[in-house]
Amino acid sequence: MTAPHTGPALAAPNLGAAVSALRARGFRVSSARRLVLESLYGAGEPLSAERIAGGLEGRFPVSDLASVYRNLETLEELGLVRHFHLGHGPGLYAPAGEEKEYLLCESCHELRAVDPSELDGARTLIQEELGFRARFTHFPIVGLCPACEGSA
Amino acid sequence: MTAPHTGPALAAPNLGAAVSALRARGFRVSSARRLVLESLYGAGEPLSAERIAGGLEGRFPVSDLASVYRNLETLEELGLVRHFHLGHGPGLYAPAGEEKEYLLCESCHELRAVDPSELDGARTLIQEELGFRARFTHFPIVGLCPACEGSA
DNA sequence: TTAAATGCAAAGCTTTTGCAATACT
DNA sequence: AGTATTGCAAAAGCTTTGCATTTAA
Repeated sequence: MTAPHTGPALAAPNLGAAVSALRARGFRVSSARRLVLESLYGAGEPLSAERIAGGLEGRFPVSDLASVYRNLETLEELGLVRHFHLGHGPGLYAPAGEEKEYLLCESCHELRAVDPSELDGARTLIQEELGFRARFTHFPIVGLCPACEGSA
Repeated sequence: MTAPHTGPALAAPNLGAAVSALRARGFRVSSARRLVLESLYGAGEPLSAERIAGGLEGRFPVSDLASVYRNLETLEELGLVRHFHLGHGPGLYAPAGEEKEYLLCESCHELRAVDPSELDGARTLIQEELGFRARFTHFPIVGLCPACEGSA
Protein backbone atom coordinates (compact mmCIF):
# COMPACT_ATOMS: atom_id res chain seq x y z
CA MET A 1 0.00 0.00 0.00
CA THR A 2 2.84 2.45 0.72
CA ALA A 3 3.94 3.17 -2.81
CA PRO A 4 6.85 5.22 -4.12
CA HIS A 5 4.43 7.28 -6.11
CA THR A 6 0.73 7.44 -6.75
CA GLY A 7 -0.77 9.43 -9.54
CA PRO A 8 -3.62 9.59 -12.03
CA ALA A 9 -4.75 6.67 -14.14
CA LEU A 10 -2.79 5.60 -17.18
CA ALA A 11 -3.56 2.70 -19.45
CA ALA A 12 -0.79 0.83 -21.25
CA PRO A 13 -1.40 -0.74 -24.68
CA ASN A 14 0.84 -3.73 -24.03
CA LEU A 15 3.11 -5.49 -21.57
CA GLY A 16 6.19 -3.47 -22.44
CA ALA A 17 4.43 -0.19 -21.96
CA ALA A 18 3.03 -1.36 -18.64
CA VAL A 19 6.48 -2.37 -17.43
CA SER A 20 7.88 1.00 -18.50
CA ALA A 21 5.06 2.80 -16.70
CA LEU A 22 5.88 0.87 -13.55
CA ARG A 23 9.56 1.74 -13.71
CA ALA A 24 8.86 5.36 -14.58
CA ARG A 25 6.87 5.66 -11.40
CA GLY A 26 9.48 4.04 -9.24
CA PHE A 27 7.83 0.66 -8.82
CA ARG A 28 9.94 -2.46 -8.99
CA VAL A 29 9.31 -5.05 -11.64
CA SER A 30 9.53 -8.26 -9.68
CA SER A 31 8.94 -11.64 -11.29
CA ALA A 32 5.64 -12.01 -9.42
CA ARG A 33 4.46 -8.63 -10.64
CA ARG A 34 5.61 -9.26 -14.18
CA LEU A 35 3.77 -12.57 -14.13
CA VAL A 36 0.50 -10.86 -13.26
CA LEU A 37 0.92 -8.45 -16.16
CA GLU A 38 1.93 -11.22 -18.55
CA SER A 39 -1.18 -13.18 -17.62
CA LEU A 40 -3.48 -10.22 -18.04
CA TYR A 41 -2.03 -9.12 -21.38
CA GLY A 42 -1.62 -12.68 -22.60
CA ALA A 43 -5.03 -14.05 -21.74
CA GLY A 44 -7.14 -11.88 -23.99
CA GLU A 45 -9.97 -12.17 -21.52
CA PRO A 46 -10.70 -11.00 -17.97
CA LEU A 47 -9.15 -13.19 -15.28
CA SER A 48 -9.82 -13.95 -11.64
CA ALA A 49 -6.95 -13.64 -9.16
CA GLU A 50 -7.19 -17.37 -8.55
CA ARG A 51 -6.77 -18.10 -12.23
CA ILE A 52 -3.70 -15.86 -12.45
CA ALA A 53 -2.15 -17.48 -9.39
CA GLY A 54 -2.94 -20.89 -10.86
CA GLY A 55 -0.72 -20.12 -13.83
CA LEU A 56 -3.47 -19.93 -16.42
CA GLU A 57 -3.71 -23.69 -16.92
CA GLY A 58 -0.01 -24.22 -17.50
CA ARG A 59 0.74 -21.18 -19.63
CA PHE A 60 2.48 -19.49 -16.69
CA PRO A 61 4.10 -20.64 -13.45
CA VAL A 62 1.91 -21.01 -10.39
CA SER A 63 2.31 -18.12 -7.96
CA ASP A 64 1.12 -16.92 -4.57
CA LEU A 65 -2.49 -15.82 -4.40
CA ALA A 66 -1.93 -13.12 -1.78
CA SER A 67 0.82 -11.58 -3.87
CA VAL A 68 -1.40 -11.66 -6.91
CA TYR A 69 -4.08 -9.75 -5.01
CA ARG A 70 -1.54 -7.25 -3.74
CA ASN A 71 -0.16 -6.69 -7.21
CA LEU A 72 -3.59 -6.34 -8.73
CA GLU A 73 -4.37 -3.70 -6.14
CA THR A 74 -1.16 -1.82 -6.89
CA LEU A 75 -1.67 -2.04 -10.64
CA GLU A 76 -5.23 -0.87 -10.30
CA GLU A 77 -4.23 2.13 -8.20
CA LEU A 78 -1.74 2.99 -10.91
CA GLY A 79 -4.46 2.79 -13.52
CA LEU A 80 -2.86 -0.07 -15.43
CA VAL A 81 -5.51 -2.60 -14.49
CA ARG A 82 -9.19 -2.51 -13.70
CA HIS A 83 -11.49 -5.00 -12.05
CA PHE A 84 -15.17 -5.63 -12.28
CA HIS A 85 -17.86 -8.07 -11.22
CA LEU A 86 -20.21 -10.07 -13.35
CA GLY A 87 -22.20 -11.78 -10.63
CA HIS A 88 -21.55 -13.46 -7.32
CA GLY A 89 -18.22 -15.05 -8.25
CA PRO A 90 -14.73 -13.65 -7.78
CA GLY A 91 -13.79 -10.27 -9.23
CA LEU A 92 -12.34 -10.22 -12.73
CA TYR A 93 -9.26 -8.27 -13.77
CA ALA A 94 -8.14 -6.93 -17.13
CA PRO A 95 -5.66 -4.41 -18.49
CA ALA A 96 -7.12 -0.91 -18.38
CA GLY A 97 -7.99 0.47 -21.76
CA GLU A 98 -9.99 -1.68 -24.11
CA GLU A 99 -13.02 -1.71 -21.77
CA LYS A 100 -16.09 -3.68 -22.53
CA GLU A 101 -19.45 -3.17 -20.93
CA TYR A 102 -21.65 -6.13 -20.08
CA LEU A 103 -25.30 -7.05 -20.27
CA LEU A 104 -26.29 -9.94 -18.02
CA CYS A 105 -29.65 -11.65 -18.46
CA GLU A 106 -31.19 -12.32 -15.07
CA SER A 107 -33.30 -15.11 -16.53
CA CYS A 108 -31.00 -17.24 -18.70
CA HIS A 109 -27.74 -15.72 -17.37
CA GLU A 110 -26.47 -15.04 -20.85
CA LEU A 111 -23.62 -12.56 -20.78
CA ARG A 112 -23.16 -10.14 -23.64
CA ALA A 113 -20.14 -7.88 -24.00
CA VAL A 114 -20.76 -4.68 -25.88
CA ASP A 115 -18.53 -1.91 -27.05
CA PRO A 116 -18.96 1.21 -24.90
CA SER A 117 -20.03 3.11 -28.00
CA GLU A 118 -23.16 0.97 -28.12
CA LEU A 119 -24.22 2.45 -24.79
CA ASP A 120 -23.29 6.01 -25.58
CA GLY A 121 -26.86 6.90 -26.38
CA ALA A 122 -28.03 5.80 -22.96
CA ARG A 123 -24.98 7.39 -21.36
CA THR A 124 -25.76 10.72 -22.95
CA LEU A 125 -29.41 10.53 -21.96
CA ILE A 126 -28.55 9.75 -18.34
CA GLN A 127 -26.08 12.60 -18.30
CA GLU A 128 -28.64 15.02 -19.70
CA GLU A 129 -31.46 13.90 -17.44
CA LEU A 130 -29.59 13.20 -14.22
CA GLY A 131 -26.23 14.91 -14.59
CA PHE A 132 -24.53 11.58 -13.94
CA ARG A 133 -21.75 10.23 -16.13
CA ALA A 134 -22.44 6.48 -16.22
CA ARG A 135 -19.72 3.93 -16.79
CA PHE A 136 -21.16 0.43 -17.00
CA THR A 137 -17.74 -1.08 -16.50
CA HIS A 138 -17.72 -2.13 -12.87
CA PHE A 139 -20.99 -4.03 -12.74
CA PRO A 140 -22.98 -5.45 -15.64
CA ILE A 141 -26.33 -4.09 -16.64
CA VAL A 142 -28.75 -6.73 -15.38
CA GLY A 143 -32.05 -7.29 -17.10
CA LEU A 144 -33.72 -9.44 -19.74
CA CYS A 145 -32.09 -10.44 -22.99
CA PRO A 146 -34.22 -10.27 -26.16
CA ALA A 147 -35.11 -13.98 -26.01
CA CYS A 148 -36.19 -13.95 -22.36
CA GLU A 149 -37.93 -10.60 -22.75
CA GLY A 150 -39.93 -12.13 -25.57
CA SER A 151 -41.08 -15.13 -23.57
CA ALA A 152 -42.06 -13.07 -20.51
CA MET B 1 -34.70 -25.32 -0.28
CA THR B 2 -37.35 -28.00 -0.77
CA ALA B 3 -40.44 -25.83 -0.70
CA PRO B 4 -44.09 -26.79 -0.72
CA HIS B 5 -44.63 -24.63 -3.75
CA THR B 6 -42.67 -22.36 -6.02
CA GLY B 7 -44.27 -19.97 -8.44
CA PRO B 8 -43.91 -16.63 -10.18
CA ALA B 9 -42.95 -13.43 -8.40
CA LEU B 10 -45.46 -11.55 -6.29
CA ALA B 11 -44.83 -8.41 -4.32
CA ALA B 12 -46.75 -7.68 -1.13
CA PRO B 13 -47.56 -4.10 -0.12
CA ASN B 14 -47.20 -4.78 3.61
CA LEU B 15 -46.43 -7.32 6.29
CA GLY B 16 -49.95 -8.72 6.45
CA ALA B 17 -50.12 -9.28 2.73
CA ALA B 18 -46.72 -10.96 2.79
CA VAL B 19 -47.81 -13.31 5.57
CA SER B 20 -50.98 -14.16 3.66
CA ALA B 21 -48.98 -14.83 0.53
CA LEU B 22 -46.76 -17.20 2.48
CA ARG B 23 -49.70 -19.12 3.90
CA ALA B 24 -51.51 -19.19 0.58
CA ARG B 25 -48.54 -20.94 -0.92
CA GLY B 26 -48.26 -23.46 1.86
CA PHE B 27 -45.28 -21.96 3.66
CA ARG B 28 -45.23 -21.86 7.43
CA VAL B 29 -45.09 -18.56 9.24
CA SER B 30 -42.53 -19.26 11.92
CA SER B 31 -41.43 -16.63 14.38
CA ALA B 32 -38.02 -16.43 12.73
CA ARG B 33 -39.55 -15.93 9.33
CA ARG B 34 -42.04 -13.38 10.60
CA LEU B 35 -39.17 -11.51 12.23
CA VAL B 36 -37.36 -11.19 8.92
CA LEU B 37 -40.47 -9.78 7.29
CA GLU B 38 -41.15 -7.43 10.19
CA SER B 39 -37.62 -6.08 9.95
CA LEU B 40 -37.78 -5.58 6.21
CA TYR B 41 -41.17 -3.86 6.25
CA GLY B 42 -40.40 -1.95 9.43
CA ALA B 43 -36.99 -0.60 8.52
CA GLY B 44 -37.95 1.59 5.60
CA GLU B 45 -34.53 1.00 4.12
CA PRO B 46 -32.60 -1.93 2.67
CA LEU B 47 -31.00 -4.20 5.26
CA SER B 48 -28.12 -6.63 5.39
CA ALA B 49 -28.75 -10.13 6.74
CA GLU B 50 -26.42 -9.34 9.61
CA ARG B 51 -28.44 -6.30 10.57
CA ILE B 52 -31.69 -8.28 10.53
CA ALA B 53 -30.16 -11.04 12.66
CA GLY B 54 -28.82 -8.38 15.01
CA GLY B 55 -32.35 -7.25 15.77
CA LEU B 56 -32.10 -3.87 14.08
CA GLU B 57 -30.39 -2.16 17.02
CA GLY B 58 -32.90 -3.30 19.61
CA ARG B 59 -36.10 -2.86 17.64
CA PHE B 60 -36.40 -6.62 17.19
CA PRO B 61 -35.07 -9.70 18.98
CA VAL B 62 -31.69 -11.04 17.92
CA SER B 63 -31.97 -14.12 15.73
CA ASP B 64 -29.85 -16.71 13.98
CA LEU B 65 -27.89 -15.48 10.97
CA ALA B 66 -28.08 -18.75 9.03
CA SER B 67 -31.85 -18.83 9.44
CA VAL B 68 -32.09 -15.25 8.29
CA TYR B 69 -30.17 -16.12 5.13
CA ARG B 70 -32.34 -19.18 4.54
CA ASN B 71 -35.49 -17.15 4.98
CA LEU B 72 -34.29 -14.37 2.74
CA GLU B 73 -33.58 -16.94 0.07
CA THR B 74 -37.03 -18.45 0.41
CA LEU B 75 -38.73 -15.07 0.41
CA GLU B 76 -36.76 -14.01 -2.63
CA GLU B 77 -37.68 -17.17 -4.54
CA LEU B 78 -41.29 -16.40 -3.72
CA GLY B 79 -40.89 -12.90 -5.07
CA LEU B 80 -41.65 -11.19 -1.76
CA VAL B 81 -38.12 -9.91 -1.26
CA ARG B 82 -35.28 -8.83 -3.51
CA HIS B 83 -31.63 -8.28 -2.86
CA PHE B 84 -29.01 -6.14 -4.48
CA HIS B 85 -25.44 -4.95 -4.07
CA LEU B 86 -24.14 -1.43 -3.74
CA GLY B 87 -20.44 -2.17 -3.59
CA HIS B 88 -18.14 -4.64 -1.91
CA GLY B 89 -20.11 -5.01 1.31
CA PRO B 90 -22.81 -7.53 2.18
CA GLY B 91 -25.92 -7.86 0.03
CA LEU B 92 -28.91 -5.70 0.93
CA TYR B 93 -32.47 -6.92 1.15
CA ALA B 94 -35.78 -5.12 0.80
CA PRO B 95 -39.42 -6.00 0.23
CA ALA B 96 -40.13 -6.49 -3.47
CA GLY B 97 -42.16 -3.73 -5.02
CA GLU B 98 -41.14 -0.19 -4.32
CA GLU B 99 -37.80 -0.64 -6.12
CA LYS B 100 -35.25 2.08 -6.26
CA GLU B 101 -32.37 2.24 -8.66
CA TYR B 102 -29.00 3.55 -7.54
CA LEU B 103 -26.26 5.75 -8.90
CA LEU B 104 -22.92 5.30 -7.18
CA CYS B 105 -20.14 7.83 -7.71
CA GLU B 106 -16.84 6.04 -8.16
CA SER B 107 -14.95 9.12 -7.06
CA CYS B 108 -16.66 10.44 -3.92
CA HIS B 109 -18.77 7.29 -3.32
CA GLU B 110 -21.94 9.30 -3.03
CA LEU B 111 -24.99 7.07 -3.41
CA ARG B 112 -28.10 8.43 -5.02
CA ALA B 113 -31.39 6.54 -5.11
CA VAL B 114 -33.64 7.38 -8.02
CA ASP B 115 -37.13 6.39 -8.95
CA PRO B 116 -37.13 3.86 -11.81
CA SER B 117 -39.14 6.33 -13.90
CA GLU B 118 -36.11 8.60 -13.96
CA LEU B 119 -34.22 5.94 -15.87
CA ASP B 120 -37.03 5.01 -18.22
CA GLY B 121 -35.58 7.14 -20.99
CA ALA B 122 -32.31 5.26 -20.86
CA ARG B 123 -34.15 1.97 -20.46
CA THR B 124 -36.19 2.60 -23.57
CA LEU B 125 -33.14 3.64 -25.55
CA ILE B 126 -31.23 0.51 -24.54
CA GLN B 127 -34.21 -1.62 -25.45
CA GLU B 128 -34.52 0.02 -28.84
CA GLU B 129 -30.83 -0.09 -29.63
CA LEU B 130 -29.84 -3.42 -28.10
CA GLY B 131 -33.09 -5.29 -27.54
CA PHE B 132 -32.20 -5.62 -23.88
CA ARG B 133 -34.63 -4.76 -21.07
CA ALA B 134 -32.41 -3.17 -18.42
CA ARG B 135 -33.28 -3.23 -14.75
CA PHE B 136 -30.76 -1.27 -12.72
CA THR B 137 -31.98 -2.88 -9.54
CA HIS B 138 -29.37 -5.52 -8.79
CA PHE B 139 -26.22 -3.43 -9.12
CA PRO B 140 -25.91 0.33 -9.01
CA ILE B 141 -24.95 2.37 -12.03
CA VAL B 142 -21.35 3.33 -11.31
CA GLY B 143 -19.91 6.53 -12.70
CA LEU B 144 -19.29 10.14 -11.83
CA CYS B 145 -21.74 12.34 -9.96
CA PRO B 146 -22.25 15.90 -11.22
CA ALA B 147 -19.78 17.36 -8.72
CA CYS B 148 -16.98 14.90 -9.48
CA GLU B 149 -17.68 15.01 -13.21
CA GLY B 150 -17.25 18.77 -13.03
CA SER B 151 -13.88 18.62 -11.31
CA ALA B 152 -12.48 15.95 -13.64
C1' DT C 1 -48.61 -36.34 13.59
C1' DT C 2 -45.13 -34.98 10.47
C1' DA C 3 -42.48 -32.49 7.55
C1' DA C 4 -40.98 -27.66 7.37
C1' DA C 5 -38.08 -24.77 9.69
C1' DT C 6 -34.85 -23.70 13.36
C1' DG C 7 -30.39 -23.15 15.90
C1' DC C 8 -25.86 -24.27 16.32
C1' DA C 9 -21.54 -25.51 14.52
C1' DA C 10 -18.65 -26.03 10.88
C1' DA C 11 -17.11 -25.22 6.41
C1' DG C 12 -16.70 -22.64 1.86
C1' DC C 13 -15.25 -18.99 -0.95
C1' DT C 14 -13.12 -14.58 -1.78
C1' DT C 15 -10.05 -11.25 -0.08
C1' DT C 16 -6.95 -9.12 3.37
C1' DT C 17 -3.20 -8.85 6.75
C1' DG C 18 1.17 -9.81 9.65
C1' DC C 19 5.74 -10.79 9.35
C1' DA C 20 10.18 -12.72 8.53
C1' DA C 21 12.79 -13.73 4.33
C1' DT C 22 14.00 -12.33 -0.33
C1' DA C 23 15.44 -9.75 -4.27
C1' DC C 24 15.03 -5.52 -7.20
C1' DT C 25 17.35 -1.12 -7.96
C1' DA D 1 22.88 -1.58 1.11
C1' DG D 2 18.25 -0.59 1.77
C1' DT D 3 13.64 -1.12 1.13
C1' DA D 4 9.90 -2.71 -1.86
C1' DT D 5 8.01 -6.98 -2.51
C1' DT D 6 7.43 -11.79 -1.68
C1' DG D 7 5.69 -16.20 0.27
C1' DC D 8 3.54 -18.43 3.80
C1' DA D 9 0.19 -18.71 7.27
C1' DA D 10 -3.53 -17.06 9.48
C1' DA D 11 -7.61 -14.38 9.75
C1' DA D 12 -11.49 -11.65 8.18
C1' DG D 13 -15.99 -11.01 5.89
C1' DC D 14 -19.95 -12.90 3.72
C1' DT D 15 -22.72 -16.91 2.80
C1' DT D 16 -23.91 -21.81 2.71
C1' DT D 17 -24.49 -26.48 4.56
C1' DG D 18 -25.21 -30.63 7.79
C1' DC D 19 -27.77 -32.30 11.25
C1' DA D 20 -30.30 -33.13 15.40
C1' DT D 21 -34.17 -30.66 17.55
C1' DT D 22 -38.19 -27.91 17.57
C1' DT D 23 -42.62 -26.32 15.99
C1' DA D 24 -46.33 -24.75 12.90
C1' DA D 25 -50.17 -26.69 10.65
